[in-house]
Amino acid sequence: MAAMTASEKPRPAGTAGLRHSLLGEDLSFLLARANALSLTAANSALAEHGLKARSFSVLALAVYDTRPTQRELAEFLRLDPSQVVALIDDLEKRHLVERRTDPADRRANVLVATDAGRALFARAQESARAAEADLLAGVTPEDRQRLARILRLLAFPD
Amino acid sequence: MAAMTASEKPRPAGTAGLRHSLLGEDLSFLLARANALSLTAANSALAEHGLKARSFSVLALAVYDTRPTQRELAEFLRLDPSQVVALIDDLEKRHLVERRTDPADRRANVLVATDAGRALFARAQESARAAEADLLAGVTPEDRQRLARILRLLAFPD
DNA sequence: TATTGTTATACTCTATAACTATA
DNA sequence: TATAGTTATAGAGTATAACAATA
Repeated sequence: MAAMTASEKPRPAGTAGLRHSLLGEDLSFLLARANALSLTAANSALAEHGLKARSFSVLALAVYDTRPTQRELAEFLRLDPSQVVALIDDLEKRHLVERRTDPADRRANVLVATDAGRALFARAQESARAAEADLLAGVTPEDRQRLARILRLLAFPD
Repeated sequence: MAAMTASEKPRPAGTAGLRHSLLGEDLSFLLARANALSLTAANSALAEHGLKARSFSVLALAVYDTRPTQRELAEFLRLDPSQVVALIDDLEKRHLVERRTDPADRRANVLVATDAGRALFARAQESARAAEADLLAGVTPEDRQRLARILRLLAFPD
């Protein structure tokens, strides 16, 4: 450890100082960092079920009764349609979901969950909920509701 | 368009139905979708300055006076130290930042912005602000403050 | 002609391990 | 012995264009 001379201004140690920098006030950055932490926690919680946030989301939409087409999944999850193919391929190989051709438009595949898919989803959802609860430990119930409401405005701006 | 028989339940068209599914209520998903939109908007706004959200963040922290080490940058931005190397390499080649070896610890590099870096940052920040304002168009000033406060709890949970 | 799903491909991003110089 | 930065590399994620089947 070198001695500090008068000409060397002391540097604030650690990342605590950065938190009060320009970026620490920036909404986009806070959003990105909060999301990164949330995603990491979710992926690690879902790993024991052989899922990630992506495949969990697809499974969730299959379990729900709207029977989305792959195109709708892609738009909703903000993925390219070609990525949805790979995600569904994996889930279908594991017999968690099935592709059914939409009788109203035979070009389109409608996604439905199998019983095994519903069962796995129920278990995975518990893990995801626990991880989310952990992430939200420092946030009051009122603030959680506020956060959800405001994020919905950002996520669906129409 | 095939005629619909009685046995075929009508499928809600479009993604509007998905919004009220299990996922549409999920905070992690809303966070991910809001962040995806924010990131896309930021990257496209910063492109004219030759920056992306990542390099803009690094530049912002260099401009700010805390003179962070690369290690601190990596931790704060949740990047691997090896990724920070590449980001700084690019900015340094463009003479926007400089690496200075920390006199207190000659292993560490401290990042400082050049005058050109500060000038570019000021311009880029304007573009970023405009993009963020656009994203937040539907959110009241009170809700923006609430959002920032709550996101800070999630982003820095200590 | 336009759209859905698919395939192929390239590009970026991310994660890991090893190396060097300093501590 | 441990840490900061660097390099190399492989894996995951992303974006784009072209194709077959259907509208």
